[in-house]
Amino acid sequence: MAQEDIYHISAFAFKVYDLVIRIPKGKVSSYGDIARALGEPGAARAVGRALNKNPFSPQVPCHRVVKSNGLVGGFFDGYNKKLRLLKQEGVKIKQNRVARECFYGF
DNA sequence: CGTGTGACTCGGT
DNA sequence: GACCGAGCCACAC
Repeated sequence: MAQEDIYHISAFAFKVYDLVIRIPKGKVSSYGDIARALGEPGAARAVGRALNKNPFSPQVPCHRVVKSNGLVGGFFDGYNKKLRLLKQEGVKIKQNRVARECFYGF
């Protein structure tokens, strides 16, 4: 895709964004799940790194991506607010943790 | 071009 | 359940 070149991101990372924005409202996903959905079960780290770069900052709802165990990663401070937002969207939060039933299966 | 690090994950202890 | 080590991909040095 041409957009990758524009933003200097790998096709891999681009797929990550594409997948993340596809996560339905009220659902979340984990780095590993996204990596698996991309056909690279071991690329969870790359997925996280890609989101960290995140040239689409507000466009890509990175707050919908959490750890596999449901725990939220140690992101920047503002993430706590996003948890609140997720809860508002219908995602069940258990003390900084996302309910397993709210995970979106690709 | 080799090494180390990271918003990760898994399996074994 | 917690800790530890190995494996995975992308990137900075």
